[in-house]
Amino acid sequence: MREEEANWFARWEEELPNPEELMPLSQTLITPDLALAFDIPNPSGGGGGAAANHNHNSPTATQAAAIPQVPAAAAAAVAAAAAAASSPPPSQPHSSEFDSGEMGSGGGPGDEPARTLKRPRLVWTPQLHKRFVDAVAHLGIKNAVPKTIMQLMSVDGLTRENVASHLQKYRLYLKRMQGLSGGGGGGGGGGGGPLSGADAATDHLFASAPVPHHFLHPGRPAPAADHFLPFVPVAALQQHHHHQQQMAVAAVAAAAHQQQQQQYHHQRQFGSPTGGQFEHPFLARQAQGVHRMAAAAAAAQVSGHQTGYVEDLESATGGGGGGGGGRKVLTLFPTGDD
DNA sequence: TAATGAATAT
DNA sequence: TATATTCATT
Repeated sequence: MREEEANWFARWEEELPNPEELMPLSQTLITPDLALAFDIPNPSGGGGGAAANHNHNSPTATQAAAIPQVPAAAAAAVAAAAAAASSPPPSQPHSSEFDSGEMGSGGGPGDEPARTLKRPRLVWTPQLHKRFVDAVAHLGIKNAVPKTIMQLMSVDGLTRENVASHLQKYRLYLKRMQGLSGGGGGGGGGGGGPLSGADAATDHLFASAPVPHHFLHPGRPAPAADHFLPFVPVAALQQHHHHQQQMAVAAVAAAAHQQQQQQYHHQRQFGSPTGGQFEHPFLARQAQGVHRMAAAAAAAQVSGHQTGYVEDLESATGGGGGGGGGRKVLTLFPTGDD
């Protein structure tokens, strides 16, 4: 049972579809609705192709605590520049251009700092974390490395570093859990001692996503995904409905944003705190990743038509703490409506 | 080289 | 505190 996972994983890579098929992912990420929700005046343009996460700024630290004001155009420009400078995959149909409407001249700081602009901090909403956990669960702790996780999540705009950072924290969380339940630690390691303080906040976030039991019980074969979702990265799905699912992080964040507002008046996921203009939450990026995806899995998914990640994302809100829930307030994309 | 994981910075 | 960024290994 569980061991099959190994095989599955082995085949996984080979079964992956051509990058071309996944390409559509890097198109526009924000739907009109979302744009409206965020007060984004000019959602068009966004896309951009693979944006490199390379942010090479001067070594001299240009990081002034925070640069809240980031014109969307600037962000797009950054993406373009980065992509061009780095290595633009020619195979991809860059349909969307980076040239958004307003560019530097407008009055704002927009000018050229575009190159040095930094994307807003990613906010790990329960929805995002859920995807993260799912990805890790399906990969297995052993194989769960930032790059792979990122690819599986298929969240546009998510960078490897975003995932790495979160993964680091998640691992600590798991370790803590183990320590708590396992009790003794045995020897070991010295590891981080059991922080009595724990973090309510942290626990909350992680609590929103069920931690696979095998995570805490190393040594036991993972249940694999045989009984759960065949794993259909959004990228794969997009082949069929290419449109509303692109939102990715932005969408998730947006949705979460609204919902959270009702429940926990959270801060905005992205956007300018100053209340000024909203910039693009993300630049497309995943283009370079995800080679071939599990076509078979996709097929299965389609047939099963109910296993998607997406669903999880949609319903994630529900229950609040424990889980459950079933109300889909978010709508990444209509499942079965089309 | 590029990616990872841990440490560190903001 | 949460996330980003840097750094040493691999």
